[in-house]
Amino acid sequence: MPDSYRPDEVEARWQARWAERGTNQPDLDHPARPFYNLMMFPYPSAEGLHVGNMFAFTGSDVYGRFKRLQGYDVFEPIGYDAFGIHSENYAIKVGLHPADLIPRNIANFRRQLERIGGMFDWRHALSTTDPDYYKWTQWIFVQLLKAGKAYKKKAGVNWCPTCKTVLANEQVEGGLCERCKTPVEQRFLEQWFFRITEYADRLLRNLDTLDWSDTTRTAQRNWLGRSEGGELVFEVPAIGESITVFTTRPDTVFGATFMVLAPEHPLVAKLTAPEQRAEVEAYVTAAAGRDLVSRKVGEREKTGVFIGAHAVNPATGRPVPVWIADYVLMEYGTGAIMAVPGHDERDFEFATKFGLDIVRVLAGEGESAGASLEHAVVEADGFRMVNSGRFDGMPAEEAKRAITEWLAGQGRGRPVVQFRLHDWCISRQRYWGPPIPVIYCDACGAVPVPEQDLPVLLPAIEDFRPDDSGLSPLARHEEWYFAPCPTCGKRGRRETDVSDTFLDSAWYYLRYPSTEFHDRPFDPARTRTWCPVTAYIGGNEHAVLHLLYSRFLAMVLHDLGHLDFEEPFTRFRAHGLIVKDGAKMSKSRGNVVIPDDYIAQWGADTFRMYLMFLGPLQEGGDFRDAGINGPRRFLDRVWVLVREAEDGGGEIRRDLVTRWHATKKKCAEDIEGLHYNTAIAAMMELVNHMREAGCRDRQMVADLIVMLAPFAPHFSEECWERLGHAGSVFEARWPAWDDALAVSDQVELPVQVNGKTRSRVHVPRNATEQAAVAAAQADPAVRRFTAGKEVRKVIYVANRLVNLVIG
RNA sequence: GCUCGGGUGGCGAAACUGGUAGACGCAAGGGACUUAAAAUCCCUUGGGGGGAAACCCCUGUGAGAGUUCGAGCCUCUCCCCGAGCACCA
Repeated sequence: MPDSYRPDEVEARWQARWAERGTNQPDLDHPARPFYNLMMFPYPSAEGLHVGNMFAFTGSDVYGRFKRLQGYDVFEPIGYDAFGIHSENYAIKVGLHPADLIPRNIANFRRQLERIGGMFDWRHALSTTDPDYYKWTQWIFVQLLKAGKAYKKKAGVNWCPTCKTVLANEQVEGGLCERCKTPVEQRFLEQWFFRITEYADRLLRNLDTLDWSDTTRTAQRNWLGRSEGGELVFEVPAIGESITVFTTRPDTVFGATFMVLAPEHPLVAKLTAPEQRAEVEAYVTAAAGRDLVSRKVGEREKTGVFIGAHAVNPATGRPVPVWIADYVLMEYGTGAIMAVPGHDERDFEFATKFGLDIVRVLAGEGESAGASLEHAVVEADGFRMVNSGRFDGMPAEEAKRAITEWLAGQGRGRPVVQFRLHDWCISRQRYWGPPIPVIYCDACGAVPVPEQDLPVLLPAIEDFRPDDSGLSPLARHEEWYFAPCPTCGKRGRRETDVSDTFLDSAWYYLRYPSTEFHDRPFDPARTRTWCPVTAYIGGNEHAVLHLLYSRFLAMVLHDLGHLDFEEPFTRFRAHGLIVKDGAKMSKSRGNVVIPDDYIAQWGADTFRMYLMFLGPLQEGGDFRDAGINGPRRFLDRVWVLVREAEDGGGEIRRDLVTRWHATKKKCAEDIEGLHYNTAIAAMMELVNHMREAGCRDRQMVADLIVMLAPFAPHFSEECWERLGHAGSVFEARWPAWDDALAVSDQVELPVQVNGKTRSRVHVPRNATEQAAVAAAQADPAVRRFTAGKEVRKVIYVANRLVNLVIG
């Protein structure tokens, strides 16, 4: 009977055994060494998991299995991020109800996730659409509302006319809806916000303490956008008002020759002179009609209108004209700027177009105060003050503080730190999400739904399509819409908006360990045992929003006494993106590769190894199936090796012992650093050498199987059993290595002459310089180059090289 | 424009703190086995040149300069690709 490796049989057998034996179910209450291995949960699309998802999940799963082999109790849960516009739009497109569609997709996802052999604890699977889950999403909203961290305000918001909903600023990409690419418009709606800006400083500071990829931390830092500067006050004596501006360049205040307000600035109406009113109002109306976004993108031609008022520059005492222009944004700083055309590109452009004064107040080395400006000079470093009264000659960097202090002394300024971050708008005028648990009462105002009445169930309605009203479809259902006020019992109206999907995913890691508790969102003991998450792996596309919102929520829950930590993810690594033909996989591009056929043909283990062997996990790459037979051939060879090891034997040469120990060490280090491709390569090398040496040592083969187990779990289980072990290979421990045996006692030393390698000599490890150089100089190939020449210098790096410098 | 990555054989990629560039794998070519093919096994494979051969020489990590005994790696200038941000004062 031919004994060949049949992945379909092996994989089916072990998946059944894992389920039967509860192999992947750690003791959640009394783990000896808990390790929470988290991967970002997927949105269950209709197409199923594509190879990009498989790459990410396998990458995380390999790490979890490795930690388990190191003796940790690894909890590796999975779930579905199934609420949201994604699902709803798709349901509308195919004419189905999301409540019907989503369970189907989830079933398909689960089938795929089981097939790939993830070490998931299925007892704790969750979906954000489950009332037992979103009950607690609503509970979190209530906690924030009670704590004053949630508030409602009417705000100019981004409105997507196709999705018919509000988008967070973060969900607008280059003026287009990130989902459907429609140009975004501006609308004024009442929206719920979370006060994430109150935490900006803490979100920034804590970044330094986290074991995260630098790229991710940098992205968050940039998103938070901290800048130091000052608020300066410009009086408008004619009407007894003042305009406060934020600037990062107080050093240039002497060059502020005009001011610009955002068209929405509250002082515009009051400051506008009668003769300018018609023109100003026309401009304001036009700006309001244009969305927030086309103001930020597209043509950058500056527009603006003089409003007929003058303010006083607090530094020079001179009057400066006040303009409005849409390049000044109400949402950042104070919505007003002092314009310094000499030292700001935008102001320079504006001044040039409208013929406003341009004054130089900074001069570089050797530049005169009167030198004309061809363009704005925006640097400060290395520049000194000119045309700035008593500050002339002072370095600009120093003047930033000096001028702020000087103006502060007159009550006309103060140092200020600004963040780019805005409060988090969580309202969505859509159907497929958790209803925001608030009831409006004419007498009592906005009242949170009492906790014992949660969840506010999302009603099953057929007409869930959004319309242009700006109201959620739920508002059309009176039987749901009207509800008694929890405080006074009179008829009230429910909040009809649902919450942002990012709120669902901002706390899911807290729910996993506690899914069986129905009376609390997360059990305190379980949470203490398992949280914060030990290792988190996910996509860079969530490096900013999802991670930032999760961190914010953890901080709030910590401050409210619900958590004893404030950073949810101790270690985070971003995996790379798998692209196809250079483009991200997406249905619209038609380049989505579904892994099912590959798995059917090659087996899950081969496919896993292939994905992990493509390149470093953190880099991703272009998917092409060429080369998948490489890992398969490797597994076939190991299969044979295991069979032959039953007969045992073969001499273990000393060089093989070295390689054996070196491989155990290298694989452990590489896997820890997520360099899976080189870990696999090291195992391949070991196998090549064993075959070459005719070695079939049982212990060596057994060690190899354990090292292979994170990558090819079913295969390794089968081999482990064939080697005579009763239990799961995951009950084994990562094979120990001996550092002394992991290095050979002889080393090959390259010998260079004038930096060019001319020969190699073999010397004992850690040979003395004298011995190594003697060996090098005795080498005939070296002598050809050194003969008759004087060796002027000798470089010797132990176990590395000898370099002879000759004259 | 700004901020991060990245550019190494035909291809995916290795290369520790500056120390033998191309490990490992794919593909390709040659050979063994076979009636034949697949599979498997063995050999060759950055480019150029020399030698009967073991081997040897030159050259080579996007381009150019620099530091160094020595640079894929460090410094400067430039080009290209990818991602994110984008009138943020």
